Amino acid sequence: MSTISDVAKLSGLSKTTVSRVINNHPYVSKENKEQVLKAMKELGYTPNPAARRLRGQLTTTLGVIVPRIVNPFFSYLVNSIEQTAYNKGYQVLICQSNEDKEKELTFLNLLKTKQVDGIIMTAIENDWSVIEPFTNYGPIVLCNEYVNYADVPMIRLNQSKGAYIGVKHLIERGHQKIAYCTGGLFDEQGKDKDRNHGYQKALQEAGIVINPKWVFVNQHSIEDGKQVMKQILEMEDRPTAVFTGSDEIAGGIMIEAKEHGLIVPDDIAIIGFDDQPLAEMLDPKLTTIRQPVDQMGEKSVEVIIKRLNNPEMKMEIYEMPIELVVRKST
Amino acid sequence: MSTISDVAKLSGLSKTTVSRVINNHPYVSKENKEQVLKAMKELGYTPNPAARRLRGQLTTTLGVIVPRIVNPFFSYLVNSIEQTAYNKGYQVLICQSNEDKEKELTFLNLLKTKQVDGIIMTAIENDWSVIEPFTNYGPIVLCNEYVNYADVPMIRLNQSKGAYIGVKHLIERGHQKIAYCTGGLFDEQGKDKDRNHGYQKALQEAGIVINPKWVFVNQHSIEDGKQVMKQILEMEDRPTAVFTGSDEIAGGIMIEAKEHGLIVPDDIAIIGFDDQPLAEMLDPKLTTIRQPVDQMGEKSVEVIIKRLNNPEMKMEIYEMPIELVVRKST
DNA sequence: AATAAATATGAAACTGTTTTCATATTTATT
DNA sequence: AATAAATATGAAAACAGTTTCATATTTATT
Repeated sequence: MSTISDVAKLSGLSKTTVSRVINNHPYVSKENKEQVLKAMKELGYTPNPAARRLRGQLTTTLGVIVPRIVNPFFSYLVNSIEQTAYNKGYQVLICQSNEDKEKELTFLNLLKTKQVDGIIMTAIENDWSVIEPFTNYGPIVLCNEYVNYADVPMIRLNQSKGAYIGVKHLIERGHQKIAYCTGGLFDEQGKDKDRNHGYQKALQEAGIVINPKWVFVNQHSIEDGKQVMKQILEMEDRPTAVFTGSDEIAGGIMIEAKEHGLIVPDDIAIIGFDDQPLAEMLDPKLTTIRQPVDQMGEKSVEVIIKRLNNPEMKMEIYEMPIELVVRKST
Repeated sequence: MSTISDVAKLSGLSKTTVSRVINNHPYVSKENKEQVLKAMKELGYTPNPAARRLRGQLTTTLGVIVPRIVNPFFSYLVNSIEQTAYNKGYQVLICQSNEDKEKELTFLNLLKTKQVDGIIMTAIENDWSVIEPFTNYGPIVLCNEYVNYADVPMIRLNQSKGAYIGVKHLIERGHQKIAYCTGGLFDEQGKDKDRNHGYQKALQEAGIVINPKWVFVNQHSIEDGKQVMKQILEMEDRPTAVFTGSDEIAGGIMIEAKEHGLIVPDDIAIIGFDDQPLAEMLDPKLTTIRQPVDQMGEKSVEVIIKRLNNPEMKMEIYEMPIELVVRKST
């Protein structure tokens, strides 16, 4: 590996001048600049990032915390984040928090030791009070998750609206008995809380009273969806429609329903959340709430880089558009 | 952020001794070691990785090159790699090569500039001759992809066998007209070449002649699968079964077939590759070739770390088990 | 008791950059 | 023509560690 000194020697100039060329500083004559560029090319020179970091701080690396990368919603988010970051000259380090507080903390520590310039959190395991101190070491932005009193930029959706338009759609289709599957617990704060609120609001407006038996909490996977359907099948008074927190749960419900001879949407209407590719592959195709995942990833990177160059800029909330995609399952 | 000098000052010892404690070198007295440890804790000191790297130390970061993270096969692979790496104290940097030779090269450069200790490549865009020089800067292991003459560890499957058992299964079910969808071109080298070989071998053994019209090359996505089915529907002499290179293509084919009123597997049998969760969600559930993705990721990390500690150890080939999972689509 | 080996410690050099400071040269302004 | 400002350049310091080398002290061996 050649160093800046080699380039300096070959071009007959000082390290300082070479550094100026590398960093596009003014006050380097045309001829010398060309000399340096030529020498760099000849040696196949690349600046050593470790040395630059040691001096300047920037690592051009962003950390992304996701719960699980195999969840398509998050793999699409990481995809978008990685692409945007690459175009802006950043690398992406991933961490799957995996519902593990320790692991989340280990990862946040990378910020402290300047291994990453900033961190995009798409999930939060620890209390905000334990995360908050890390903001002293570099920007943290929240994407998809949010915390009311956190003083950091947040890229989010109007989750409440998402649930609202979904449930309203079911009501407009004539349903009165509407079940509900959510990720978190029913009265938590954050994203799930908002969705719950939207669900309640839509029902309330239509004068429908919630049947607590039809509310399923802490549901995530396809398998969870299947279990939910099994429970529904055993009920005397069954819901005629179900609003879910992800396309996967919806898929699980649909599969199990079909397994038992139910017709979707006639016997039971199903609505998903996310609009993953899966939604189009189910039979019947899934009505769902589209989350603009690409936009969210892109915005998160933009915001974090902006904060990197502008550390005084603090909290800002970016709300992305959310919409209903009507297909055949409702 | 406190530095090693601060720790030295506080403990009344030299930077050297502190460094020795950090790196667990011998020849530090018990008492002094304790002093240093105490001072480190008191200051909340963490060594600056940039400085360590500059001195030619390990970065405890592994790079992973995938074509696209949103492809479930690769997101599962990354999942397994990340988990294993974390347990061994490594971080994971991801790069989506995205069929972009430039991008792959940019990423390989991280090895040259010691931003990653080693790189796991799950896809190869450039010719091996351009990748090979990078092996001088740190270990590269090939996972899932492979190159015959490359002198690096490879974690692979017997792809030929995979295709062979799949096609043979179709023949045993009574099919003679078997179409074939592959990722690469038909006569390339690497993974696809092997599968092609398995396909040919199975047919040959059964005395079946390949109809070139039924061979579809360069197929990857769900959408591709749909297009393939459209082409098949227009044929006078249609295949009765199709072997595909991924569950997604299989899914696309199945969806399109059902759209046009065909019954799977009666009118057309379909077999996938990978055994992704999707395979169980399709209706009918998809017969497919299972790739042990978790094992592959785990092994890749193990091997690369072993190479890191043992640089002289060169090529080694690890072949993982592959098996047929019979469901309802055949 | 004399010598060799093992243990313990720190000063200084080194890693490859960027930044500061000093200084020389050129151009613009009065 | 004299002075100020802009342009151009390099030597040396700084970043935060690790490694080399020198040296002092203990312990083991003859």
